[in-house]
Amino acid sequence: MPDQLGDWTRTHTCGALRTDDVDADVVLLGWVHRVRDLGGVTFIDIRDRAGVSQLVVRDNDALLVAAKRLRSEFVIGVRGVVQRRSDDTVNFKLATGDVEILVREIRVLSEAKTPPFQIAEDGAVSEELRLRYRYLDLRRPRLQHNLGLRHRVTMAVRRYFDAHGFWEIETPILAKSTPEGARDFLVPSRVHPGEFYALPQSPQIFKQILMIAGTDRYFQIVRCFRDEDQRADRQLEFTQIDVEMSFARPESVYGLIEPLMQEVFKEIGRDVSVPLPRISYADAIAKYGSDKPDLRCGLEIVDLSELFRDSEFRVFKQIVADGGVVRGIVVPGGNKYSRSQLDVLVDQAKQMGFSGLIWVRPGEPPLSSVKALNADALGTALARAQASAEDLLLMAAGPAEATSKLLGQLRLHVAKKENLLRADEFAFTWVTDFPLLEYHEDDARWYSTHHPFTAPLDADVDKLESDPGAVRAKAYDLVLNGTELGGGSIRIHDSALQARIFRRLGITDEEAKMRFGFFLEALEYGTPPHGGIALGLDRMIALLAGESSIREVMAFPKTSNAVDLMAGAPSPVDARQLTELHLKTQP
RNA sequence: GGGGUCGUAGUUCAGUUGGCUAGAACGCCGGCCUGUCACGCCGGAGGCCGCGGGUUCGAGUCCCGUCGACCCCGCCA
Repeated sequence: MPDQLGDWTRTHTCGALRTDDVDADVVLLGWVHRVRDLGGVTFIDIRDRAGVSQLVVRDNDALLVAAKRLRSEFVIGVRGVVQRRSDDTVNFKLATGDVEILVREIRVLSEAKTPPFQIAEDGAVSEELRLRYRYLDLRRPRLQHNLGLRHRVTMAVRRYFDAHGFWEIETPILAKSTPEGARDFLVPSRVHPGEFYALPQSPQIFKQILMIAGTDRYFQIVRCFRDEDQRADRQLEFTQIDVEMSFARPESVYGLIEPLMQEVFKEIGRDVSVPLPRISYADAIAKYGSDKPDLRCGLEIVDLSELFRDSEFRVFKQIVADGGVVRGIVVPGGNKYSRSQLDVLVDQAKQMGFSGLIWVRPGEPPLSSVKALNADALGTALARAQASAEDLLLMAAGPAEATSKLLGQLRLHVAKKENLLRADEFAFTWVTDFPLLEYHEDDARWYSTHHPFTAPLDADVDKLESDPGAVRAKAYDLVLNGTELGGGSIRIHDSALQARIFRRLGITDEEAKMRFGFFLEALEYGTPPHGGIALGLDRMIALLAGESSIREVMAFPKTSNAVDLMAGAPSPVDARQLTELHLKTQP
């Protein structure tokens, strides 16, 4: 039978006491962190969210007996007197280490089973077990820190938008399914047999309607749902900082978000210098082989096609003649790689999808397999790539975008291997001018790169019908260390242009009316030009916390198999519930 | 849907070419100890080697299947 709290009120948290509090009568409430029983004296570390304090039990047989009962993770209350520690017993590792509490009374408020893993240490524990006992894992320093950081960042974001005239407005969780984009989570309607709500993939249409509604500046820290396979940086449900503003140009959004990043990074004591760099999508692909380039390392991709247009090396020559490219990256100091290391690298490249990877070490005769690459050609290539004698040149050939993307993967592989990506460095960039549309071979139609409400660049509108692939969008991503932190665009505010885009996407007028009719109608009632952005809060916190998975910054994440190991979701439901919802499951 | 890594005391791991009566550390339980703070010392308990088949005189170890966690590709307007 546990003791009751009675009339005790917590006077201090377990992280609060300092030398100023010496001689104070205090009541601390918290978890037993560790017990050190020395026989005639027992030390108990008591822990709460705020920290750890040392309790001393001595010169009191009844209390020493009571202390013997204590086990890790019991919840206790103690009343006692704060005393200064002698100089030789101060603990510099604790914020409260100058003092300790001489215990007068202990109350065991709650006993605890021996936990399946140690709470007092951040030691390695399988993630499966951590997720099953999430409430225990959340007690540990790592997640306590991450949740605290997340709270502080969230508050900083709210302060920032409030100060800039943005209203936080909630949008429906029970929304309408829009077949474009990610798979929807559906919620059956009890009242309307056979009909479904969808959980929002993002509040995109709602926030645009808020602009039409004259709200002018909106933000929301909002849960979004996408029924797709999980990754380290993707969960079924995740949180966006969703932003929309009227009368916005891309510059307005950059000018709003850059100082926000400064505010946010202040929370971990880091300066962000603005304006942030910008790179066009086309340049990002060409130079880094990615639309989310990691700019913490150079390793730029260089184009060597022209060198091989007339070379004697038939393979490259042919590829260039057919409109392909020869491109490469220089690995600084890579000349030190042994032959077997290079073989491994070539192997790994092939696993990435390279049909071939040619390496050139300065000062070395051409490989037998590429004998046709004479020393002259190699020298020119090395010079063009600005490779020094210590470096290594890696070359591949093929279609432009595919070759760059492969080299982009290889670039990251090499950068990790060479330790060029410092975890404490933060390299932001805007990626701009995304293509508005992309062609999908499998069903032979155009899809929106971003979403169908994205405005094309004014200069490219005329190409919508004649050369859709060349139309660039007023769309931008914010990229940090190779992670897409967020993306946004200026939206179409003209219903005629919006209809034209739908037509381009192969969506008939009837379909458009069925799916987005309310929105198209809204556009016709006086729509301000508007645009915005959505930032992935989980990814941002993970980067701030130095975590490689967003699960480490979410209180209750799901496994990569979409299961909540603690709560046991998803789970079967009563037949009655199904009947009520007019649902039948397949056997 | 595909590829990969992993699965052995409560936990983290070790366990040669198949020979195991399955080990270590931490944790847990008991004892001793009046200044510890990852307390120390002594003693003890604790294992369906994920699960199911197979090969073998013999399987933690080899093979097949299956389940689970994680990473990647596809997917994520």
